[in-house]
Amino acid sequence: MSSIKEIAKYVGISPASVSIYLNDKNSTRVSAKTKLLIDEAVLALNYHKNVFASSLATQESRIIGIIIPTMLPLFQNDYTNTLLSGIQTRLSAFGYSMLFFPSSAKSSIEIVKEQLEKSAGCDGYILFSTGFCTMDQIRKNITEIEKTGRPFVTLNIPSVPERIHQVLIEGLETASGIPYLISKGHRNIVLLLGRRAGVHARFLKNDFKTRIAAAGIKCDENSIIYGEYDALQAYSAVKEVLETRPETTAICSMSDIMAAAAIKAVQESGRTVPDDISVIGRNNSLHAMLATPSITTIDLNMHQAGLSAANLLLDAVDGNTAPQKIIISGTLIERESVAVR
Amino acid sequence: MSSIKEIAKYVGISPASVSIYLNDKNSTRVSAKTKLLIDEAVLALNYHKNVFASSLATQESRIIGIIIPTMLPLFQNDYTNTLLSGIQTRLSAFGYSMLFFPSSAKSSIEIVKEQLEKSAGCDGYILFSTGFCTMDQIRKNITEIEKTGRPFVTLNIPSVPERIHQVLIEGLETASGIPYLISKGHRNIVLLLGRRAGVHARFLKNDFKTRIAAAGIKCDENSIIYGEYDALQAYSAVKEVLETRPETTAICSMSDIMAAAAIKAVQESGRTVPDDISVIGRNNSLHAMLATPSITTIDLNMHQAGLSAANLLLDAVDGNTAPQKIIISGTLIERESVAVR
DNA sequence: AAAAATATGTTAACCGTTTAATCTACCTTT
DNA sequence: AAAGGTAGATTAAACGGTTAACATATTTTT
Repeated sequence: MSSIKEIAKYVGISPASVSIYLNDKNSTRVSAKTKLLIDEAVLALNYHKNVFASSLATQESRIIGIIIPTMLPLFQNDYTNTLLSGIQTRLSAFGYSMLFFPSSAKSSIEIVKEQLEKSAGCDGYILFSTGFCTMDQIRKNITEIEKTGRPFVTLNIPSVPERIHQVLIEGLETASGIPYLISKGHRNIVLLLGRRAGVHARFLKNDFKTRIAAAGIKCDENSIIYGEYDALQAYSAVKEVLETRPETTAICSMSDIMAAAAIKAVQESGRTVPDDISVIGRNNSLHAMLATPSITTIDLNMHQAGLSAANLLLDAVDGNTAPQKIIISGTLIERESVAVR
Repeated sequence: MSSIKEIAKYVGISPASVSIYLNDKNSTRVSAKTKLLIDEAVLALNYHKNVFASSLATQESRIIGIIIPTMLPLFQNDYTNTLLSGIQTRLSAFGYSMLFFPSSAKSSIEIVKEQLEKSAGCDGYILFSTGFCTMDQIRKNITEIEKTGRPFVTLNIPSVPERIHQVLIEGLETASGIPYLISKGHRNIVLLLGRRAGVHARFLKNDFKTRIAAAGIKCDENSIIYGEYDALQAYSAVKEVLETRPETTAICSMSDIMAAAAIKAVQESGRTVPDDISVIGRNNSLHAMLATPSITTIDLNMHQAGLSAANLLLDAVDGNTAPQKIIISGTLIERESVAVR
């Protein structure tokens, strides 16, 4: 826990010289002899630079704040983890750290406010969307984050003003297996959504209805069920719908985990996937690959989205203020869980 | 981006008063009227506290540095994510942020060094073990982190000096399904390990050999295979071993993902799980629950380990210097992937 | 009415690092 | 030998927030 001053005293020079050398080993403003002495002192005194003091002085921290408005524990969600992984890969490559803030608040707006309160000093932010945010809350969150005056990027948040740097999964609101299932001849599809309140739920529901109607299929409200992006809850929901709607031929799930749970439920009801019931997932996570049968799914390319978000933010931090919107497309991965009707 | 000084000027008082009020809303050193004025100014000027300046002044940051010596992208590994989730839950509850550092280095020691260089100022650290660290490297990493003079906790690192705060999974080095498989009558077991070089690999191998020998079974080197904790690589390794050792009756995998991949491989070779070949996993991740058949596994209680690590560290940050060693036990979860022989 | 207590503020130093502005000694050039 | 460069250092003022010590006005106590 030594400081630059102690190094300076140890060597017998001014703190300025130490700082100059440590920040630029090739500086011509420090003699070769002094450089050696500083190196020695650094080792002898266990010197580690205090990032915070440094950030304060330079007005840049090389730290990016990650804002995830959820009350759930972090690092438990496949989507989010994949995004984070992409973000971290890129940020790390450019020498940036990632900071995750605590929060005890109970609503998405409160969480964002609380987190931002502790965050001034970060070079930029990445704002996630979660199934807990309504469109209205998201707007407020964005206002809040804009007030910091720091650059930021929104991730997968639909209908955000064009002036804001953003990364979107192409039609995330509507990227589902519905068109694919219809094209395979399915007429009796159940839509397995995540959270009722999520920003995307409404879009997905409307899209579902529109497409179903366009295909000349009647749609009843019972064909939309919710699994909270959770295996157990999805399992129960599917078990139930299999009883109430035995005519169902396909389940379109909004996550692979829920799709895997759906397959379990179908199999336990004595039916087979895909012969009796087809199942399609989303995200192309490991679950889709490893399930039996393996799951046909839509790869949302979340890792790429994370990379792009980090790129965008780094650009913005470098002063590039022109708003950019990056759109990542999904890719259909055909496997074994969907049969033709 | 306003500062406390601007708030002070706006209200017409000294910065000290602003700071005092903002840090203690109930302070008696600021009048009710002034409090209101400050609140107003904070809103009007979009004030957000600069954590770094604050950390510098108070000599505590409420930030915990997370050190993960790996070259792989973060947030892609089931074990690590579960641990992180536990850590985050507890840290967040106590108002602590988590900081992840970048690194471009190519060895575990270099990574740790690089990360610590940017980290002075954190209140404490949690040091992970990864399959990339040899025991020797870990020792050096610990020396390095001890030099910071800050409290830290090691997670799942075997054979660490007693003086160091640590959380261990009980016999992580040996917590495998081997005893269970033997007790179920299996005599021809294949051990599916992760990384060759990992700290735990040697322990697991020795433990395997000892137990096999104790059970009076002959052991050949070919019965140990490696899957790099990766689905695809585990799949190939299992495919191969099924051909070279057709007498195999059970596969003991060190992760659920590799177990799920093993099941795929077994099924595709025309055999069934568990009737022809039993498979046991480790970690009790979602994969184990959702696989068909569902996978018997050992729950390592990683989430609890994360919680405990955070607790331990927070204690240490509070000045509790008595070294503690917390040991978390694994729990066997019996499901459908193991049959009696 | 004087003394003591309380309420409300302010001052100024400090946290560790950076950096523009200077300074000094020595070396080149002409 | 004067003028100009350069190498190698230093000084001192930030950065934004905190806090011990001090100050003043107002109220309460005796």
